Amino acid sequence: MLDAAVAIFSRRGYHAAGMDEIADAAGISKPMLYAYLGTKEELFIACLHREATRLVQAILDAVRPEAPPDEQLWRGLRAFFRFVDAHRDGWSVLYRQARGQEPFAAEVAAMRARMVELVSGLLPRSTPDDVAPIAYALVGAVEAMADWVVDHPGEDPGLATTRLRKLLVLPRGRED
Amino acid sequence: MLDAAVAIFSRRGYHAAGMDEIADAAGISKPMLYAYLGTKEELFIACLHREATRLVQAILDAVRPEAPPDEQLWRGLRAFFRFVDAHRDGWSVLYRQARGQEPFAAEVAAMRARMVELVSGLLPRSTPDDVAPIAYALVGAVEAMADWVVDHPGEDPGLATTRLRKLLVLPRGRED
Amino acid sequence: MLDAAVAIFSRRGYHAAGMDEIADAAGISKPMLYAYLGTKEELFIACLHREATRLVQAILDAVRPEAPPDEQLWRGLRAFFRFVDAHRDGWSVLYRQARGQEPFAAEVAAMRARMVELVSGLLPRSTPDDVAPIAYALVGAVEAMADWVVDHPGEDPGLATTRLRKLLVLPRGRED
Amino acid sequence: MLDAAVAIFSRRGYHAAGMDEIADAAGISKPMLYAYLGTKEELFIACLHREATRLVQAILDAVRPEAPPDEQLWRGLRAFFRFVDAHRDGWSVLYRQARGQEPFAAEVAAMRARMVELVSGLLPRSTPDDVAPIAYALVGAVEAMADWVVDHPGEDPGLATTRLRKLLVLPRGRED
DNA sequence: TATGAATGAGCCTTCATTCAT
DNA sequence: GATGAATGAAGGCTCATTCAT
Repeated sequence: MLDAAVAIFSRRGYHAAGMDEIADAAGISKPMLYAYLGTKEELFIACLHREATRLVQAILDAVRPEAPPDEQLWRGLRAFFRFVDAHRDGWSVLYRQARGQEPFAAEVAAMRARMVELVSGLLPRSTPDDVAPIAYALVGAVEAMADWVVDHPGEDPGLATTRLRKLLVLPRGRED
Repeated sequence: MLDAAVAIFSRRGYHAAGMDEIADAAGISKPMLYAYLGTKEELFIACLHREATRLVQAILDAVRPEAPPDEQLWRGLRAFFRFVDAHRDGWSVLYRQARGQEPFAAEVAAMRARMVELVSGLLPRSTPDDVAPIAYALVGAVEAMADWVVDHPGEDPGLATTRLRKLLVLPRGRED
Repeated sequence: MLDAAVAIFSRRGYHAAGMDEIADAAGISKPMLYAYLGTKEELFIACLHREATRLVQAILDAVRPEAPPDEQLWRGLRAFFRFVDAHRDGWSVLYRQARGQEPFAAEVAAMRARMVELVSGLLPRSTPDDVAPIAYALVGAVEAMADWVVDHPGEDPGLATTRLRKLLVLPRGRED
Repeated sequence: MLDAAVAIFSRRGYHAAGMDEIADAAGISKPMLYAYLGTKEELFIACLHREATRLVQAILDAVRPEAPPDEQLWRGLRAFFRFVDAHRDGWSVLYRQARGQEPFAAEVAAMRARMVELVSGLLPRSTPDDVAPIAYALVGAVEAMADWVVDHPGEDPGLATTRLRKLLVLPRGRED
């Protein structure tokens, strides 16, 4: 049921999507949509929330806390790209949407904060005061790569990790 | 006239912004708005277009084609962040908005393509077939850093470049 | 079961009251409500009917047909005000509601007709052709006084009768 | 434009009346209705307000402050019934409607308060502490008579005054 | 030419009402 | 026999868009 909503939202955008459309796609009637998931805004947030949770969970499942930090990082990224590759609609598009729309920025920011925090812990500690913005930029690179994955279906999502590895200094240049 | 539109769009978001509002802010009447800039969608695209053009131009002006590639890159980035810092409304917010909204993705993609192309020419040529996605990810990191700049006014935008330098392998790892 | 309906209707008004709400308050499920009392409109009419019947009955019980007409009248009024005082929800509010709403005006009119008829028989017979409208106005005064009683709980409802006696010529001016 | 609204509201009741219907009847389009008169609730209140103001004005115009109190009263009543007779839709029905509907009770109460006050000043001062409820009941009788007038078109509205005179002790039984 | 005034079209939301269990 | 779950239908409201002045 959320699946249908995610599909429609991702295909048409938040505002262009109509509740009629979503209800139809979900195979239920509009009043049910409202009964189960509340207002359109709440529905969108629910979508966002589910996708974000799943994504974060997929990453957490992949990261081995006992491994060395950089391996954790690459494992996490691999999981990330794999997930995005498997949830085109779900993640990337919702994410792209929610980023700008005011009522949803908060939700996205929260999720990104979780990821930045996760990443921050894995970055070399050479420059403590810079960690936040640097991690932020790293997440940006990762997201862009995710967009690339989404826009190039059929390609092995594992490549994304390899390519990032080429771009980023972290794995080789550890200085901590 | 576009200035007013940009200001309103960035403050309220594409859908929340009303043509009344924009016409008022521009000091003209709605029919004129339509006469000069067409539909709301076209108006937004016009805004996007102008901001994108200005940004790219600012970068091109800063890059010295005769300088070594990596210096070109860092000069371009400095210009980029300086521009974004000076055009908060114009760039970041419009950009954040347009990214997801279907009718505008094309325009954003076009601009990003220009930047990717620009960057691609400056990246080390070690892996020709990977250049596009890697440049794409780099642009993503840059955009994220731009967001960070926009969200932290008062900070020196020059820091953004320094920080990116710390993140990216490019300056040191040149292998071409 | 009607009690719940009356309570809800009086508290929230006919349209604001939902069948869900009423069913909940009655401790049964909506389909039962429909099975027993039919449509919402019919339900409201049923409420109206019961309250009207009870009120008229209370009056009839109080009036002693063998007493002189004006004593009958005052006894009836006393009973009326006492009843209204004891059935705030039931009478006044339903009545106030039903008066304007088109589908219910008939029911209210019917009840009022019964009261007018009752009163007509007790009025001095000086002007036979005028009896109906005069009785009608008298009933109006009585109803207004009833509203006053309802809006001033805690006051002795007996006062209402005294006050009406001051307003109306009837007890003194009998000419039949 | 308010005329159309009054007509529709009186014919169909507040809730049954649709804005489409009213706009059609007014010969304009719905957005204009909203532009000029705001929300449906506000529209209804505007109707109420206008009718109430007109009615009170008609009464004030008829009352001669220099005349003796009881003559003032009868003059006011005559004007009242004449007005109601000429504004069937406008007054009686709106009044009947607004009385019960919660958001409008205030408006009606305000108008009635004005009338009660007006009447109170004209009642014999024999029982000062009772004046309010008694005046209230008197207004009720007057309103009922107004209903009768509305429900019997073609009859001379002057009769209403005569009949009230028969009912009420005031004109003859003055004791102040 | 520039605008005040007007509208068609559509969206979100809510209930009274009824099946299938 | 009783209900949880489902819906058709409609209503208020807004906004991009355009005539008539």
